[in-house]
Amino acid sequence: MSIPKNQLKERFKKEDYEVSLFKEEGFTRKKCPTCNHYFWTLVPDQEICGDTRCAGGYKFLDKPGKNLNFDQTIKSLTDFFVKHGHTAIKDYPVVSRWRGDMDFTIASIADFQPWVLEGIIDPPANPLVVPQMVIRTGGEFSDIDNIGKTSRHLTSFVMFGQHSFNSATLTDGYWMDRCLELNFKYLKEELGLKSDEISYVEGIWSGGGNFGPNLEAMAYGIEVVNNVFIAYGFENGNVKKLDMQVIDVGWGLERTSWFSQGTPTIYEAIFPKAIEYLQKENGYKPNHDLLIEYSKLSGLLAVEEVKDLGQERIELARKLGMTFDEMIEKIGPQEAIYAIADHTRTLSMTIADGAIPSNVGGGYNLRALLRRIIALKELFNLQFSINDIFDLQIDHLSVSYPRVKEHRDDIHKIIDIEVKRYEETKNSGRRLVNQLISKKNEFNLKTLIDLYQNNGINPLMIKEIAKEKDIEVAVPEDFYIKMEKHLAKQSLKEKKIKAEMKFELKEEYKTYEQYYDDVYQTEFEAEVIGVVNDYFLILDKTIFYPTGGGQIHDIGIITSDENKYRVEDVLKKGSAILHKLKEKCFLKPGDKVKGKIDGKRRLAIMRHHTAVHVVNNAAREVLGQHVWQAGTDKTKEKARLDITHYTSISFEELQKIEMLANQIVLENRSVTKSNLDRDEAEKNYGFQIYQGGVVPGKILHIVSVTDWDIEACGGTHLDNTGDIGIIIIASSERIQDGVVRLEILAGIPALKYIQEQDSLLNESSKILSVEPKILPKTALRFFKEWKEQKKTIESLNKQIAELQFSSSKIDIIKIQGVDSIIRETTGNQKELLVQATEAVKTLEQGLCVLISVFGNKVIIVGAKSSSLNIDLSGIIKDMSAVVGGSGGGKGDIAIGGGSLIDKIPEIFKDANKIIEQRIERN
RNA sequence: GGGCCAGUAGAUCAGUUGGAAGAUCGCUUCGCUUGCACCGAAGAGGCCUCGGGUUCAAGUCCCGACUGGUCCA
Repeated sequence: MSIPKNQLKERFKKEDYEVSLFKEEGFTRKKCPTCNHYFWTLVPDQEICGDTRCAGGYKFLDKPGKNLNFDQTIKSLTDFFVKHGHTAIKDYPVVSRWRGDMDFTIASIADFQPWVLEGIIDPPANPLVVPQMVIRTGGEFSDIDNIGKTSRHLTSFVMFGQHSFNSATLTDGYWMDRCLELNFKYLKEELGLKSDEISYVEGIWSGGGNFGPNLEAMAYGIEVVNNVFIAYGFENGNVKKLDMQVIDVGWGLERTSWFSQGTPTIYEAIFPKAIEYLQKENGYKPNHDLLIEYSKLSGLLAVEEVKDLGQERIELARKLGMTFDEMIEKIGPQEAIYAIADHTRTLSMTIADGAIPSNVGGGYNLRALLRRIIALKELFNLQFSINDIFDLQIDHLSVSYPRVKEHRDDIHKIIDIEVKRYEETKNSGRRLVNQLISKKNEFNLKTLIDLYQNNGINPLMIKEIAKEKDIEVAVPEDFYIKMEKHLAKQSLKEKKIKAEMKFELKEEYKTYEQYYDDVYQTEFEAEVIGVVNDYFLILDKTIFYPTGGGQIHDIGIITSDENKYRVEDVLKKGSAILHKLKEKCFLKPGDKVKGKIDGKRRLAIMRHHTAVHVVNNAAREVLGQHVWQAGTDKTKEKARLDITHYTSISFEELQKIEMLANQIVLENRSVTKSNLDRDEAEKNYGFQIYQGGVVPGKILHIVSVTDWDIEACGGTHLDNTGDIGIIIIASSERIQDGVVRLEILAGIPALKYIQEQDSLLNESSKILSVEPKILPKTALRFFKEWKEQKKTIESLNKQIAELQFSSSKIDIIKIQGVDSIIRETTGNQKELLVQATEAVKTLEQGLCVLISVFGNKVIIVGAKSSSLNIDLSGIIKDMSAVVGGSGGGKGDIAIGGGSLIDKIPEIFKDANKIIEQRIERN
């Protein structure tokens, strides 16, 4: 549901924005003549709102204020808001595993979506602040290509979230008055602005189907921060006030820091060391005044409206009094340095939180970032060490985000592999382009698109490679646009319709999750509290586990005095657990029932589930700390565990993981299950507990394998690892770049698997009459012998053919004066060919037709002297027809055949006639 | 999540309408030469990724799997 902003705008009037601060301080409301927005100011004769373009650009450059660097800014904001009643919570990982709809955390409010905003669980504190690092690698506002050129855009930045939650039950928060009061106070006291330097611009914020008013704080030609008040949503097309009203102030931390320092661009303000390093390595120092001028102008670039900055930047160069090429020569390297610093920081942060560059999902954006680093390095011939620049950024980030440095080795390793992979892609691209050139292919649009789409070689690379060979390749200016059009024509997308059971529970039911009390319990008694849609039974408590957390539901039976129902599915809906029955349910609320689950099945599922936890950490131990769980599936028969890893797993690694996992089984470690407050759990164990995704609820069910693995997990688990019995990792498969799927078997299925493998060995050994131990050796010997014999047969066959047809015994008949050899022989198609050609060699001029039975089929092969001008192909075709087949050939050779073996004599009978006909026709 | 491309000798790749598996480099041996991609001759080296199907016949066409690459949301 989205309604155009200008329609929403009419809903908000002056009184909706006039907070107490404005009244108390005496702000007046004005309308900006350039952008038509209303704004509030303390300066009586202020005309314009103060937004960058209305103000004619940034006015704070070279005007240092409080000079807060990156870390100082975090501290300044945190201290201020904590002093004023906020709780500072730990930031969430930038890889948003708790949300299926996005790969990265893109805003501080995302930490609380969906459960907190939907009122399902309480926020960890209220009001609160969180220094949330967010990732913006795509989207219309931050094209990766523009990073470094606009002086203010970043692919990752800290959105310092200031949030207050208001609902019927959440009453500790505040609303607009207090928010603006604090905002004004911070800008004055901590950033050192004077009252009359600040103005507030009215606006409408909308997103995700919700909307509300917002007030942007402007000073010195820049929007310092936006105060957003999410208050409304839609219901059946009508606007309604949300049950949960949220203040969403995302302080752009880097921007605040930049503002306080007045450096030419945001980049110098936040990672000066990285920039200094890159400049020093290249002996490069841009002209400061030029940079300031450039930055002021680039602040006016209409990035939000124009996707392609090309034209805009040509104009920018003109304003700087130079040509575009001159500008690139003077400032290009600096833009590249900015971008490289930005990209390395983003990569460090995301990899530290468990992301891996890949060809799908968010991983692709990371790959694009890394490739851009390398491309920029080459384009401007920059000298620096990839390792060193990453180390600098890791150190820098680790001051406020210490977890980054713990992953230093992972980051280096993953980047290293990615760089090598890119080199390989470029090399193969180079080969391909050179090949096309030597074949004199022309580089039309389709070729360019194919090369880019299939081989990752962009048109610029093609152009460069071609240039080395003195060949000009014309690349259309709007290549990417043309490509999109080309692709749009091809793909008519089919959207999958997912069949989902959709019904709303009219009443609130609450089922007690008795399955946690004793996971080995298989029988229970309960009371009916509801029946929905005839087949869905709800009890006051149950030991039937509902599908969730990758664990499949239980099955079993539920009996009352009169009836017996089979439970075929169990699902959770809110706080109710629904038993889907196979039979129509006649139970009524208040009825007492007895339930019994399939205990063996449950035990098998639990073995697999606990095994997954054990293997998960074993994989981390063997492969590295970058390994995260990326999805699981646990059934009675087997378990699937998807883990993040940058390459496929070798057999040896797999065995190591398996061995380690089984050691944990043999040690019979206890598995403890406890309910912990979310805050406490996160504080004690970190976000590691969200391996399987963030679990909703204020209270988390924490499953801990002693000294091994701790996860928030809703599943049912064994009491100790010994009960798993045995773990087998049956296979591993790289389901996509960066994700490997392990198939895990535990308990009986594992034993069955071993027995099956054993049977295979046994069977194979029997065939070769050897012990299983020497099976590989024997197989190798047989394979070698087979190859040798194949060759021997080939050469022998040739000799036989020579011998056979060099002897005088061959019957040569003359048909229409043509020497012909027609006979039955043995051999396969290839062997016959050799024989036939050898036979023809014995004739001065003639033909030979050989017939053989091979593998239940008739093979007919013909050969002729090249000087003989007859339709051999036709002869073979006709002969083949006799045995119910067909044939043909080219040159002096023809092949055919059929399946009617008993018709062979007829071929001999008809041979003369067939050949005569073909000669005549010639 | 949705596409696209590729898999043939140790390496890089050809392989026409389905009809006898090739080139270059590398390797082995011999000759010439003893110096930085030298030249000449001969030779070895292939489960054409795997499994089905169509066909008289499949590296080639169809379906499926596996492996790798790549683009876009």
